[in-house]
Amino acid sequence: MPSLTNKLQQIYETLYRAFGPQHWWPGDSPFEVMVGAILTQNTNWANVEKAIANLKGADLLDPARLYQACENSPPPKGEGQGEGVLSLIRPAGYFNIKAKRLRNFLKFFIDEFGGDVTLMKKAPLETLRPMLLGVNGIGPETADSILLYALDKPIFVCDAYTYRIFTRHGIAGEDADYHQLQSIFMDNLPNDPKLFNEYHALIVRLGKDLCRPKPRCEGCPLESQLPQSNNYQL
DNA sequence: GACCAGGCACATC
DNA sequence: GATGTGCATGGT
Repeated sequence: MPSLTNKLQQIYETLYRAFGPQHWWPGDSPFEVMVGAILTQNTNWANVEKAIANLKGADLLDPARLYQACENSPPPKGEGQGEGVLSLIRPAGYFNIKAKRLRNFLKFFIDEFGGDVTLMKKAPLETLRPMLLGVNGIGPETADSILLYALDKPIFVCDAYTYRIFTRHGIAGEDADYHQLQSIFMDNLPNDPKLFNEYHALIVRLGKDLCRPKPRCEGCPLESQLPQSNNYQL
């Protein structure tokens, strides 16, 4: 019986062989990653890309300018072609709540670190994570996405795909919460941000392509690694 | 038209 | 403490 470490590594290798490097996070700068992490909450990434493109087009992908824009939001409702943040991030859905969350994060980022990624990066993970979780609108997944993908900190990001795939493989219990799920990876894998980065990206790739909630999963590269008891209704 | 997508906060029981 | 609900667009 392979150890949990071996099992996790086997799954990683299988996914890496099947899909190759994912080159995550798909963003041009750490700040863009941070913004994307908030905008992608419960939202398809393709829609987030449109919102980010809008922000870029308005030259707002900058902490101070974006914060100002959030403060000056909202534009009048209705037909107005407002360039307010609300209109710009509209394609990402939940635009009212996300504008508030962006604003909360940006206030924190500017107050604590002057909007300086390099400065934020210098703070230890153990300090940063609780700080981020203290921002209204930043939960565990968003915090960890920022820590790993924008700041290169060694923390494993879990999401709905991670839960779905690893419970169905019998590796996580159905009742596992975020922290328990995360511990499976962090306690059994080398503490390497590069590995955590690629592993999570591969999980999302598998989830998007093959591990939908309802349709039967066809051609999943992990098929041979599923437990016998699993009926494979991924 | 229904379902889903890289969550989170808040109200209610 | 657990569960339910609102937030909202766009692709399949």
